[in-house]
Formats: sequence, structure tokens, C-alpha cells
Amino acid sequence: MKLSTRSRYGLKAVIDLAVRYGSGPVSLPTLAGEQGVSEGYLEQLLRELKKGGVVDTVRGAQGGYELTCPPVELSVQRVLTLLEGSTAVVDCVSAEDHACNSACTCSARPLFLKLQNRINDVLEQTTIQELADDYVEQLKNGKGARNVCR
Amino acid sequence: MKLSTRSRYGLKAVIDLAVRYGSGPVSLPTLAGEQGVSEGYLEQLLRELKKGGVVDTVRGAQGGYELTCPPVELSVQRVLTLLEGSTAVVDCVSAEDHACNSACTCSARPLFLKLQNRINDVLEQTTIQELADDYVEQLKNGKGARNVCR
DNA sequence: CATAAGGCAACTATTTTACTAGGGTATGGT
DNA sequence: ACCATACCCTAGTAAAATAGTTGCCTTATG
Repeated sequence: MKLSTRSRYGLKAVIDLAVRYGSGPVSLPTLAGEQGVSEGYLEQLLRELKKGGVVDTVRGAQGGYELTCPPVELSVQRVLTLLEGSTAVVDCVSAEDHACNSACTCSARPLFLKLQNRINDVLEQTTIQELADDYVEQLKNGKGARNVCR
Repeated sequence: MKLSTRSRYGLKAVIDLAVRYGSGPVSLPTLAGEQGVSEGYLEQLLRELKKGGVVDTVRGAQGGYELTCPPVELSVQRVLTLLEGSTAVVDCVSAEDHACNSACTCSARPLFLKLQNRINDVLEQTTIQELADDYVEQLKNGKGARNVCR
């Protein structure tokens, strides 16, 4: 049930972009440096987010990445779905699945459906804006909080 | 964020045991046959569940596995924690973690905490009894529902 | 004492994860 | 023009996790 490091790094990069939303593109070295992750790795994740229309890029010197929409309009669900492939705990309850979705009647299915609903609630209702706001607040109060986590 | 097949098979085996609770031990071949999984594989899972005190065994002919407590007293959380190792979506919000738990202040942490709380709510509040009851009900109404899922 | 059943360890194949390497392309400043 | 900065893209790879299989041992029942 673990979230991949892809998702953790990618999500945090998006929050970083949200904090800086409106002040021009942010470069990969900047984003990578903030989290202590290699540029090459983070770039892959950002490319997925670009393919999914969540971030946009500006090439050349002074270029970088920026969000395509105001962070308040961006759900965590959308970001994680791009990074993780799907946020489903089992394939047969994912929105994309069409094979098992109606056919499967296994004994654990009621649990899986309930669990997935609760998860989707959180992921859909939480916006990147909220996380960015919380983080800015934390930085203001905190004694030099670091954005590095295992 | 996927649940392992370990968890899916193991959980379904426990539900099977719940359906038959009180009528003596159920043999491995019976349990394995029901789900179309190999005996060798399912045995590993049941051994974990035994180590965790969820099932008990009777050796020798006419032996098998049975739940150690009434299914109404058994939460899904307990079963999945044994099978999955932990039900935490990220290490730093797991109950077992002591290193990052207070130190970590990363920007995504508020989300992870909220998500984990919702997940724990479902897993702790759902009993194996409920799932067993649902399944029995489904079998009564359904047109030969199969308990096999990918 | 044969047969049915659980106990256990070790091995293996596959897939996923988490990266790294290296070359290509576009842009801005001097 | 040219060079530094920065995104674009593909491929490769090492390690870990996952999903099993095999084989042998021990324990009880009839």
C-alpha cells in the first residue's frame, strides 16, 4: 500500500511550484536542490506531469517549469494519478478498469470499494493550494523546517 | 498504492474461515481450491497469520486452520498489517515509525496524515464478520458468484 | 503404518522501483 | 556568433520486492 518515491518527490515538486506560482518558471536545478534528489530523476517525473497537462515548460536560459493552472484548481488526485499511474488499491476498483469492474464478486470487494471511496475523497478534495498554504505557514512558524523526507 | 496479492489472497482466506467459524478446522487444500491459488503459496500467508495470532492450526488428518477469535472481534486492519507488514502509505506516518514521526516536516505531510487517518478508519472499523456476512448474502442472491479475482 | 494434514526453508523467476548516463534541442545574454 | 543555461528524450542498470515453486520434515487419525 506504499506510495512510490516517484509520487512523493513529484508531489512535493508540484507544491514547490505552487508556492512560487505567478513568479515565472522555476528551473530543474532549483527544484531538485530543494529536495535533495537528482535532476535526472526529477526531470522524468516532471515530464510525466507535463504530458498530463499539470505543468508547462519554458526552454532555454531563464526557463523552467510552472503550473498550468492556479493551485486552487489542482487536486492531489490529478497529480498522483499521473505519477503513480493509478491511485487504485486493487485493479478491479479503479476507474480505468472495465474487465473486472462489474464481473468481480469476490468476498473482499465490498471492503475494497469502501476503502477506495474514502481514499478518493481525500485525494480529490485536497488541493495543491491547501498544501502550499500549510507549508508556507509552517515555514513562517517553524525553526527552519526542512523539506527533506525519506 | 496497490495492495499485494499476498493481502488479497490472505484476506479472502480469513473471510472463508469466518464463514465456517465454529465448525472445526478447514484444510489448506479446501482453502486454496476455493480461490484457485497454490497450496504452497497460501500456506506461507496462513503461517504469517498464525504467527500473528489470528489463526490457529490443528495438525494431522482432519486438521486445518481456524480463527482464534469470533470474526466480529477481528478487524481488517489486524489481518492486513500481518500480511502487508504495515498499512502505512508512507513510512513516516506509520504507527511503528519513531525516527521521522515527529521530525519530518515535509510539505506533503499534512496530506499523508489525513489520508492515513481515513484509511485506518476504514480498516479498523470494518470487521471480518461484516465481510463474511456480505459474502454469504451475495451467494444467496447471486447467480453462482465466484470468489476468484485477479 | 499408511495417509492426510500442517511446518519450514530455500531457491527462482519476474516485475517494479529507483535511479544513472549521455546525447539532443532551444533560448538568452554578451 | 557563441556559449552557458535549461528542457527533451532514450536507454540501460542495479537492487529490491513480489509471487511464486520445490522438497523434505513432523504430527495425528483410522
